[in-house]
Amino acid sequence: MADAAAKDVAEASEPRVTRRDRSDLEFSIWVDSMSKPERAGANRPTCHNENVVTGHEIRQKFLDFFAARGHRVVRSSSLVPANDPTLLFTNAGMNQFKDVFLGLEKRDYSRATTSQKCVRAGGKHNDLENVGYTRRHHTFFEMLGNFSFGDYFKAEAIEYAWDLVTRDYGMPKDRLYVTVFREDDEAELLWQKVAGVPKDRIFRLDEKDNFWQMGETGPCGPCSEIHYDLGPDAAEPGRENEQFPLDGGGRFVEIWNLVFMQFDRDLSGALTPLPRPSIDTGMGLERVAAILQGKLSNYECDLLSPIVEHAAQLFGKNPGEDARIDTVLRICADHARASEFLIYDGVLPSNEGRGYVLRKIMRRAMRNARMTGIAEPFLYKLAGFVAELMKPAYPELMDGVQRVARVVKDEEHRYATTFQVAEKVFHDEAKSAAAGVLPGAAAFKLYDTYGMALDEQQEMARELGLAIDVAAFDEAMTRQRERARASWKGAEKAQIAPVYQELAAAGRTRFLGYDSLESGASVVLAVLADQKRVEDLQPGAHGEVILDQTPFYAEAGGQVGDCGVLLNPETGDAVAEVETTYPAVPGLSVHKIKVLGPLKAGATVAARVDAEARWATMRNHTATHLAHAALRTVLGKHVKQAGSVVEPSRLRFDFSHYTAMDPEEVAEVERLVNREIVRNTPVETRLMDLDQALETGAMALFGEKYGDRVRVVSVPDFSRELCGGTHVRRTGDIGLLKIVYEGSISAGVRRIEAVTGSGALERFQNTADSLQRVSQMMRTSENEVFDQLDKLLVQQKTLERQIEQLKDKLAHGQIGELEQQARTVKGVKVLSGQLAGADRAQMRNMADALRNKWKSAVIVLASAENGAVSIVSAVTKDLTQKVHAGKLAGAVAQAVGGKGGGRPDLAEAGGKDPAALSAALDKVYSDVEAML
RNA sequence: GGGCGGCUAGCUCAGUUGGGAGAGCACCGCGUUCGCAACGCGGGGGUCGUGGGUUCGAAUCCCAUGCCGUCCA
Repeated sequence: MADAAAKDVAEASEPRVTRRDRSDLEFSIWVDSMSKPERAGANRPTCHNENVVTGHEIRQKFLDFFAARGHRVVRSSSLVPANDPTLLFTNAGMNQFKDVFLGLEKRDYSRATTSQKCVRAGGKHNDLENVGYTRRHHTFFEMLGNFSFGDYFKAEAIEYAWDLVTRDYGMPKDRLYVTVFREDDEAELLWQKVAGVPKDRIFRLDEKDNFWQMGETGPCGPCSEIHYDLGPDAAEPGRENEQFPLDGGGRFVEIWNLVFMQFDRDLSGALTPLPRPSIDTGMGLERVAAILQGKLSNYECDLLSPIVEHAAQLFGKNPGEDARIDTVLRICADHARASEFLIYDGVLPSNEGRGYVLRKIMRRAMRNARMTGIAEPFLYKLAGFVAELMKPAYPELMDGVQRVARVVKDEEHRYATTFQVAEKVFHDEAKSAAAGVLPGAAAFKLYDTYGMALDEQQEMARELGLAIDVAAFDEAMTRQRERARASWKGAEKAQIAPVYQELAAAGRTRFLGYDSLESGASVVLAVLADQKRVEDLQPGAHGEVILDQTPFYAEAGGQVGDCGVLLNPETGDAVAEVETTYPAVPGLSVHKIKVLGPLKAGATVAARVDAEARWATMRNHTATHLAHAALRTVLGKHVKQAGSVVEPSRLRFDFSHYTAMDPEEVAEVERLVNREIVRNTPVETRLMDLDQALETGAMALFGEKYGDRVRVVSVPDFSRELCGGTHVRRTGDIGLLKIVYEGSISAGVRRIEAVTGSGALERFQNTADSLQRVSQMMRTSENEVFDQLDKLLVQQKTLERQIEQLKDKLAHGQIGELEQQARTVKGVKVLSGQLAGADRAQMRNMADALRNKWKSAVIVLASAENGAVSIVSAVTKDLTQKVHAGKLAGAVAQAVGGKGGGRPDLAEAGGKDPAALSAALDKVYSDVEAML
C-alpha cells in the first residue's frame, strides 16, 4: 500500500547518501555546510512574516484553516496502524482513512483535517540510513493534511492550498512552483484560474512524480505539488543556477502534495472514473516550519533544534564546530523523537517486526553517540525532553514519560551489556586476524550474533590498524537474506475477496449479541462457497453465510468468534452448525458453517449462539479487564496491554513489564481480581464519543482501531476500557479467577494465562487431587507433606554422603593389600588389581594417589558391582610413550564384554561380565610387558 | 517465520580429540590486629536450563524444548 499524498513530501528531491559514500566520514561540502553558523543568517530567503512563527503555531494554523472550511479536525491516529498488516508504521496522513477511501467504511463527515504522526523506517519507505546526513530525512515527522471523501475536488483543494500557503503562511508567490500530471489539463487550468499561478510556473511531470495509486488496483489519480525555492544559497555548489523542475542540488523543496483520487483501476489496468472523486493531501510540518523560520535544514526549525541543542549539552559538545559531531546530534535528535512517540504508542524494542525497527532506530543513536565518546545512557533523557517539547500538541505524552524513559533506559543498558560481550569477541577475532584483515566471516558473526554494527567494527578496526573484508561480509549478509526469504512461506497477504467488499458496501451486519444470544428471524443475505456466492448449499457442505442481523460475535479485539446453530424458525430444526464467526471486512460478520439442512439465500433463519461457550468467553473477557487493571495496580502504570486472546477455555494476556512477576505479585493480582468478583459490581457499557471517552480516562489499546463512537466497558472504581467485546453483567458472574501461567514473550513483554468459572474449579480439583495422591504416597497428611518431603531430601543427601564415605573407607582399607600385589615388569612397577565396592571416582582417586606415591608406575584398577564392571587405568607421564592407558583399559574391557578408552595417562572403561574380570586383570601384566 | 550465540556455585565467568566440575568475588569458621581495612588458612554451597538419545562413560556429541541475547524477513 503506497501512501497517498505523502508520496514523497518527506524525501522528494533529497539526495540519498549511501553507506559507502560516507564510510570515511567524508561528507560532501554541501551536506557538511548545512549547519555552519556563518551561513545561518546569510542572505536567506525568508517569508515576509513580521514574527517568526513556531512549529506549534504552524500546525494549529493549518488545522484551524481547514476547520473554518467545514473540515472535522481528527486526532492523529497511532503510529501503529490499526488492522493493516501490510503497513509497519503509520507513514502518511491518509492511513487512518484508507477504508473510507475504499468505500468500506463510512464516517459522519466528508471533510477532515489532521496532523498525523508518521514514521518512515523499516518498511517500504526506509529513511533510517539517511537521517542525520541530509537536511530533510527523518524517521519521525508530522504530516499535515486535508481530506475530502467524495465531497469537494480539485478546484477547492487547489484554492485552499494556495490560500493557506500564500496568505495565511505568507510565502512569497515568486518562490513557489507548481507541478501537475502530464495529462491533467484540468489541474493546470485550475491553478491558473483559481490560484492565479502564471502558466510558466506550472510544470507537467510524468507518472513517476505526479501520479498516485494505492495498490495494483483500486483508487488512483493524478497529483499536483507545490514546491518552494530556497534560493541559490541552498544549492549544492555549482548547481546554484539550475532551474525548476531540476532540483538545483537541494534548492527546491516540495512542500505539499495534493492527490486527486479520480479513477478506479481494475485488474486489466483500465481506469474508470470514480463517481465521487476524493482528495488526499500531505504537507511535511518540519519542512514548512524550516521555511517559515528562514532555515535551510529541518533540523534548524524549532521542532528539532532544541533537541539538537539539548543533546549537545548532554554530550558536552558545541554544535557547529565539528561536522561529525553535528551529524551525530541530528541523528540523536531525530531518533529521540521517533523513540518517544513509538514507545508512547505501545511499540517496545524487540527482535522482530516493528519492535525491531524501533530497536534499530534507538541503537543507531546509541552507536553514533558511543563513537563520539558517549558511553553513558542519554537517550532516555532526550526522549523526556521531546515529550516536554511536544507537549503543546501532544499533551498525552506527559502521561507516559516515566514508562517511556524506563523502556529507553532499559534498552540502553541492554545495548551496553551486549556491546561488552561483542567487544570481547571483537578483540579475540582481531588478535587472530591475519595480514591486517579481519575476515568477512568474523565481521558477519560479530554483527549477526553479537549485534555489532559494521561501521562500529570499522571504527574499532581503524584504531588497531586493521581492515575489514567488507566484500565477504556483504556476501554472508546476502546469504542470510536469501535464507530468510526462502523460509518465508505465508508472505501472500490475505487479499480481501471482492465478494466481501461488495457485501460490505451493501451495508453492515447488525450485531444483536450484546443483549441477546438468539435472533428470532435473520435474513440470509448471501450464501458463499469458496468465497463465491451460491444459491444454496446442501447438507454436509461447508460454506459461509451472511445475515442481516446476528447475535454471533465476530472475532475481534482478541475475543474469538461465536459458534452455535442456525434454525428453521418454523420447525425449530437445525439448518446449519456455525463453527465460528469472523469479520471478513470491518462491519461484515461472516458465519463459517457446516450445513445440516437445505439452506438458501433469501431464507429466514433463527440464529442461536452456543450459550455455554459464550458465557465462558464473556467471563474470561471481563476477567481480562479486571486483570489488566489489577496488574497496573500491582506492577505499576507502565503495564499496558500488548495483546490478548479470550476463548471459552481460558484467557491470555500479554502486557509490557520488565521482569518476571514473583509469586507474591501473581497472588496479589489474583486477590485484587477476586475481591472485585466478590463485590459483584455491575459491569457498565456505554456508547460515547472517542474524545469524550478518552477524557474520562478510559484505556485505549495500541493497534486497535476505533470509530468516532466507541463502547466503554467499565467496572466502577476499578476498570474502564474501550472495548467492543461482550461482557458479563456483574463481576460475580466470573465466579473465580486463577492465574495458571506467567512467562515471557520477548524483552519487556510478559504473558499471563488464567482460567475462570468452571475452568478454575476444574483446575483446583486437579491440583487438590494431585496433592492428595502425593501425600498418600508419602504416607502422611496434606499438611505435613512438605515437611515430610523436606526431611526425605535431607535424609537422602545424608545417606548419599555416608555411602560415599563408607566406600572411601572400604577402598582405603584395601590399598595396603593392593600395594602388595604390585609387580615389577622390566623394571617398571605395575599394579593390576580388583577392589570391592569402589566406584569409578574412587578408583580414579586411588590410582592418582598411587601414581603420586610411586612416581613411575602402571596401574589398572577394577571393581564389579551389580553385574557391571568398572575399570580405571593410569600411567605416569614418563611411561605414556610406551604404555597407553586407554589401550590397557580397552583390553581389559574387551575381555569382560565391554568397551572403553581414554587419554594415554588416564582411561576408564566398563564391561558386563564380572566372571571374566580376574583373568583379564592377570593378563594386564603380560600386556604391559609386551608394550615395554 | 529462518539463522547464530549463551544458559556451569549467591554474582561474574573458565572448562577441546567425550574420561578428575573449577577460578575470582560473595558467604561461614579460624588465625593475624586494640579495632577496621587488608592478609593467611580452612569450610559450606552444583539436578552443569529442562527432557530424551548416542556411549562402557556426556558440562562436552545428537534431537526436542524453555529462557536470555542478536541478525535477517
